[in-house]
Amino acid sequence: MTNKNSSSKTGNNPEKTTKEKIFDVSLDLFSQKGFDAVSVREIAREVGIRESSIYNHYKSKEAILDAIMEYFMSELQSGPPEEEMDKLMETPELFFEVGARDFIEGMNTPNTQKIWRLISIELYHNEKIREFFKKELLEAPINGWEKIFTKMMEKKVIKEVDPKVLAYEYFSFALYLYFEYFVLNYNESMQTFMEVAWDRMADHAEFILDSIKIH
Amino acid sequence: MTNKNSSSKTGNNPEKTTKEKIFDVSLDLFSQKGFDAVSVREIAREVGIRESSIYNHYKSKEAILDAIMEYFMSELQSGPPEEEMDKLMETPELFFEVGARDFIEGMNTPNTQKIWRLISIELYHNEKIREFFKKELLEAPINGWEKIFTKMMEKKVIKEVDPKVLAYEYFSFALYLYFEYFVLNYNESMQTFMEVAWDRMADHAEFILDSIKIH
DNA sequence: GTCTATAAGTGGATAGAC
DNA sequence: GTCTATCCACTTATAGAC
Repeated sequence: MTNKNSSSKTGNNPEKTTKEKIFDVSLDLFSQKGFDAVSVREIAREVGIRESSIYNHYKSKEAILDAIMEYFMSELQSGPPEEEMDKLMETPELFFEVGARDFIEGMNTPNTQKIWRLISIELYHNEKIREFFKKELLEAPINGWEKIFTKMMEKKVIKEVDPKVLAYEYFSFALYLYFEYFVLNYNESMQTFMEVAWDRMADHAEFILDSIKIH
Repeated sequence: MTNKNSSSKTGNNPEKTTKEKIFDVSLDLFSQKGFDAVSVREIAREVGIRESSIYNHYKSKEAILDAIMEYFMSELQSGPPEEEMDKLMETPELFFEVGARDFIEGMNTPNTQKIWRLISIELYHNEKIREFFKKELLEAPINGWEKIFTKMMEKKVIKEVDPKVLAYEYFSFALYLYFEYFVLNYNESMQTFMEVAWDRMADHAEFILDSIKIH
């Protein structure tokens, strides 16, 4: 399954095809104003062609959104491999750092940043996107962290608390940062999500760690 | 400043004026689908009048939204008075309980629930609503909690940590719950926000408390 | 692969009769 | 205060010439 939009990932390809241009321009506009608020006219104008030409590359406006979401899902990285995880768990400090880095870097390429913003807008009207968000970006990480904390307790590197509660304590803050950046402050600052989130996540991890580490 | 929509607060007034009907129907539809996705035609149909009659009561569609937001702001409760706060601070457990109750109950009347949902949708397109949210519903509570935690530290009822970090640790979870309920799960469960949030906030408060109380 | 022209529908809003 | 009738801008999408 080769993705014809893969070159748009870099964003600095000087010879983009029209289809790639449509993809990039649409992502740009959708992530700013939401899917409904962008017209095919507007996309065409920005690309430099007529509306009707759009339909030579995508069969409908919705198909552009589908292509964007497909691209996003194919880019979603999974975390580090099992064996490495087991070693990391011995020292929770390191583990938090790796976890935070994974979380933040997954949101840090220009295109994925835009798609994160787009997702947060479409959560309200688009059931497919909402279900995807809930399953892949909320439940999966929460369950993952619950398992991690359970193992840490078995290894006696952290105190015994409810691992589910602990998973929410840790991960809900990340969701809050996501919300604050992509919804409330999007485009207001030139800083990337990475620069903003790193220090805050570090403070948060330190707080959690102080409360669960075995002294 | 008498609010002509105040009777709509109860929702069980059998003799609603047309203006009140328009207000209630609009709030219903806006909170489900967002402002842009609802047409004046649709509001009129639901109310049982023609489109043009709407303009006899509100000068534009936007004016209905303004009326809703005005109503919401007038309903926003401030917390308990200063003197009571000072006493409560002596026992952090109680304080968290009161804080959580205030937060949850402020979101628990039928109309305010709908407006909370509406706000979360309009955050993306409506700058006025976004600024209101950031200032009144994010920064103000965070600053409030920072002051509270600072005082608690002065009274030596909790450990010394960065009060700003602690304020975010406590309050960001509430924001996360808000997001989960009003954005991700709205209308999927018959439970009210109160029923859902109460236990989760209790677990959260207990976790925070365990980590900052002086043993 | 892009264009012009156009279909067929929906949007917010107004004029004026009753 | 509600109605009918209408305006006009804008929407997605298609047909067919080049």
